[in-house]
Amino acid sequence: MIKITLPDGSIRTYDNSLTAMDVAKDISEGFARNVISAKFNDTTIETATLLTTDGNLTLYTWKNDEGKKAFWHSSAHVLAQALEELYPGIKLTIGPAIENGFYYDVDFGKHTISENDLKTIEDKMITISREKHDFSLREISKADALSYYQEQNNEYKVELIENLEDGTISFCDHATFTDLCRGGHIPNTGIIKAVKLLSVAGAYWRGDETKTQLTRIYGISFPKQKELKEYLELLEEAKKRDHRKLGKELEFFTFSKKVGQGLPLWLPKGTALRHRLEDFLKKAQTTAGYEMVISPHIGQKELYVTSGHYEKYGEDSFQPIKTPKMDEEFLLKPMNCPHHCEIYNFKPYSYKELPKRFAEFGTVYRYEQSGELHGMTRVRCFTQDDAHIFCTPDQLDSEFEAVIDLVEYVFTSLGFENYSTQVSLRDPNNPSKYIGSDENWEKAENAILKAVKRKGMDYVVETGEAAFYGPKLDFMVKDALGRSWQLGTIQVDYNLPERFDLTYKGSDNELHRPVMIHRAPFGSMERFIAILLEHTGGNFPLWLMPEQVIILSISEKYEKYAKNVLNLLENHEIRALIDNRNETMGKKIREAEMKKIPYMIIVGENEENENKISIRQHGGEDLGMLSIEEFSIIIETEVNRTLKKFNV
RNA sequence: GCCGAUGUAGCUCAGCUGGCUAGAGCAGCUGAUUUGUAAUCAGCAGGUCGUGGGUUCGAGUCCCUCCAUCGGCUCCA
Repeated sequence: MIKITLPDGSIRTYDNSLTAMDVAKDISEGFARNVISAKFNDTTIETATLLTTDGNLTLYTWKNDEGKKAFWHSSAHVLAQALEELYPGIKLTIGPAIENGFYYDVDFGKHTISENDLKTIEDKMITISREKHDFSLREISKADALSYYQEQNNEYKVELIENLEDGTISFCDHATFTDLCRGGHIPNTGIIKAVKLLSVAGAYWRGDETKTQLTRIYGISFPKQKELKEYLELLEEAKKRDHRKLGKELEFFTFSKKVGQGLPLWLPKGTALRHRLEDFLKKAQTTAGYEMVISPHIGQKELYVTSGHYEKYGEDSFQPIKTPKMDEEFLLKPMNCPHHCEIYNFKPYSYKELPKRFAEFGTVYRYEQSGELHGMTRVRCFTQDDAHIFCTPDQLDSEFEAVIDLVEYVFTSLGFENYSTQVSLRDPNNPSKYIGSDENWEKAENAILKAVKRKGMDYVVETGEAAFYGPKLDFMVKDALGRSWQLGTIQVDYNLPERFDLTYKGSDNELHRPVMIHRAPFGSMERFIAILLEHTGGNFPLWLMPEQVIILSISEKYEKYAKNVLNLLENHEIRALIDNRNETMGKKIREAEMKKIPYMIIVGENEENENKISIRQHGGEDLGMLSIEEFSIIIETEVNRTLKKFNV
């Protein structure tokens, strides 16, 4: 007799052992048809796994994340089988499910796979799926598993198995295909009705640049053809929000081969938007007690030797600038912190004067590898909304929390609600990546963990993601295609104050070392605006729009009245422009719509006679005829709705 | 940097297996039209087909180099 407890707390008892699928059928035949995966006592199992003891059983369908995972993981097996059949002699490595779909990394040997081959592979996968092969998991001894793959000369699987413990190893079979696998499959291949292989890419074995580069094939699959179609349409929609496309269309920024790759050129409209964002932050920072500073774009090599940047990144950076004077070398600044440390060093401080908060929209230059450049989200020249807070150890906690408040204010003002926070700690196994003593690192890491806990924040911890001088709290936002980007960052640093010998006089009349907080709520203007573009699709909050209103005159006869309206709007601090071209109203509206201007004002005979304006909102809504005063209240209300004041 | 793909007018794209002076729409210019809520009409102009080499009687089309871009990997101060 065994007792199975279901997630709703209900208990079912059975006389004999039975499979997860049997339990599903016992609940309802209809439900069982949709069950594709299961978990028993927190272990993922197959639906065909025999349950022999009492325990908690959760059954999953396609609608659950766990179900999708099993579905895509199983699809990866089908992909592998298709590849083996089409390209005999290849070596399979790993093929997991990912957030959207799955991939398989394969050593194709002498074969070269390109995107043109994907269709053939897809067709093969569909054939295999239609044959409805059952997935069946079996345990295998380490020795047998090793000899199986040694016979195939598959050093990758051998390496994987060598790192597994005997007794925990299993193979999964379906049709004639066998793969090393820890389990978590759907019942059979027939459930996979729709497959799309999305791309082929290079990927290093075990993510290590020094190891063999394998070919990775990405794909996605669905239980219904319709769902695949919808997914592909979603991808198309997302591409329309790509900041590279919108940035070009809205004339925000561009790149030039002549200027150099990764070096953005800001066009007038993009610059206007950026300045507005900068002013927004400056205002909040003034409230929060920051002082603006300015530092040069280059610094002597010695400066970066002191900071440790030269040692860690000098080789891979833009190479030093030489001067006529021998032995003199300058570097383009990769960060603002060394300069700000020297600003702090300008004069001695009493503990009573701390914290000092130095802020600068500081442009930095980093020689990113060419293959990593990506629109405005990854460039070689960018401007950080940087600031460094120098405080006493006692002030660290409250200063850190104040910065969290500022970052949250920035994010909510711009409509980012779905950001995630990540605590980035150092990798203890790779100490050469970092500078500073263990003791300082521990202090800094604890300070961050304490702050996020006290703030009750939802966060994940990532080891090995810290900056070389200190741990970070990062604010991550996804782009249109679901790729995660780090925007805001707050970092605690005990190391640079030591390297620059920063001090303050304490109440005990002794010199003490301040603690430093690095922070950038936007992260960088380039990346922030790129992600903002993708989130809003170019429809920014009204307060941020470079052009809020466009006045469309019915014909050239109303030019004078249009200019009148423009002047009145300017008196209300509304940013407007006039379209007085000899074009039809339909065309003017179409173009204003494509430029995503929030409000269109139409002026013609009726408006001039009544001294009013007709308003059309972006998207098509007609607000009718209003007076300028009535309209300006609408604008003001909308601006105030999204742009709140920052309160300390 | 590595793997794969792409590169034709300011923009979006045609140009089949190599074969006459490389096409279209939009944008631009000129003219007509003076217009009421997502493209008025006509004409004109605009390209050493990313770069440099090669194969060929002949290259936008085939091959190689380099550059840039895209999807990943690695990296990310």
